[in-house]
Amino acid sequence: MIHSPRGVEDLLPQQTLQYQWIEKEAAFLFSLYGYEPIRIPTFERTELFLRSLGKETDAGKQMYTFKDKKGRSLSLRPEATASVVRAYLQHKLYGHSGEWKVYYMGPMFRYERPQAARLREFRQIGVEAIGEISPQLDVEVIEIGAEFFKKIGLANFHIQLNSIGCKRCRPVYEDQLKEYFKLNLANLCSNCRRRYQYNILRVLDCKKKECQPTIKGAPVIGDYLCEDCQDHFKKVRTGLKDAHIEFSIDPHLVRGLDYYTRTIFEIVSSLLGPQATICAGGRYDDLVEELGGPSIPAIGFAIGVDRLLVALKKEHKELHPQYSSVIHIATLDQEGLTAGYSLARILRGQGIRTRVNFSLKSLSSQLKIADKRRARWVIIVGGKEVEEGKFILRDMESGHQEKIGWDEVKHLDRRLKGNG
RNA sequence: GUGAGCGUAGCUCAGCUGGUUAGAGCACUGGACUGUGGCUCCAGGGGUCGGGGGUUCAAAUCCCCUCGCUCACCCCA
Repeated sequence: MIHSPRGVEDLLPQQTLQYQWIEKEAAFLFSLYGYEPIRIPTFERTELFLRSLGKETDAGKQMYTFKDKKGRSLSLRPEATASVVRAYLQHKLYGHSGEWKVYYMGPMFRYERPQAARLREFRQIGVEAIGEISPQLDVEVIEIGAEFFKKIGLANFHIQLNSIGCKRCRPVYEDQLKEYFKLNLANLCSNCRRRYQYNILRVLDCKKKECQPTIKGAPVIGDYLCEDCQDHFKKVRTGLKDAHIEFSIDPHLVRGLDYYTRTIFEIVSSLLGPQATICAGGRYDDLVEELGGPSIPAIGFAIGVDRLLVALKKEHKELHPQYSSVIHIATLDQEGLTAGYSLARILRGQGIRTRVNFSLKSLSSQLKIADKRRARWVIIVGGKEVEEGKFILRDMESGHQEKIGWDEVKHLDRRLKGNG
């Protein structure tokens, strides 16, 4: 037997219905804020991701990269932001006035060792807003995230916020950090000593106990933000307060990718353990320019749908109601099957979910099947009923049954309304 | 990339100090009920014990390799 590749899974009908439900809610909510749907390619030139993610990270190593027949290097998308920006530039959308707001949903790919709530193919839903610097937009984006989780019914989530400055003030802070940690290098774990070399900010994010005292004493980014960044951050905070959105400032919240600036935020579920982040986002005011476009600010976030569903299950949330056919047609012989199928057509024409039993098994077992599939009604059709032109309609809840003719079948939707 | 635990029926698992035909519960199929579900009872089907190699008179059980799953580290978009 051929098994699916590692870290890649099938979403069986019950699960797929859950994803569809989440996607539908997201699309509706995002549209209320003026975001429009976009679909971007599943793979891109590898260079696009390498340039956007930053060379210092080992993100490149965690991509599914392959050569096409002409020898070009392509990669399955590990995230969507780079593609959205690329599309924005490719279609020269900056020529239009006003910001460009889009949302996307779909699978992403990362070559990592799978573990709890982390797969090689996983699904994200995200928004990107390109072309506006106003802090009020930051508020809007964060608000959308919070509203979404609320709407989905997630009880246990928390917003963490920070500003990591811009290309003018962040280097100053990083220098200060380097100087500080240089003196305390011996007190850091081996990992942090490594991180010290290639991504100093991530040291702040370390969870090891041994590092905590040193991290606590480290300079805080807030003290080094330039005037513009400080002002921006302040407006975001007051905007969130005005909107009654709860959040906490985490001065140690950082990003592994190079392209983030100023506002960054995460939404975490405390029930998830090591993979607690269900939404991550922030500003990326320099990325458009870095990818070869004009200097245009932007912001966005991505939600990890698989993780969200895990969190919902941990909260014992009742997920999307299970689909089942409303009417099950039990057919007792060949005449019954032929007639039963015609009945099904009429019912489906009325928008009633109908399933016909093809197997001609005993009525007893067909009822059993109908019961298992949670059909509310069963129509029983055999040669006798065909001859008579009347069929048995059985209510599976009460056990009550009656005979109905073709005319009644044609209007069955009215009878079942609010009853099935 | 590193480390740990686990692979026995469709599912959850027992059996594992080597010893006849490898078990249970649930699920499935059929019957009691010859054309009426859920409950009950009865019967039945279903397993290369993940795969390969080794030790042995004898391996699900012990050893090695391999594949897979799970979790943690790493990384985190």
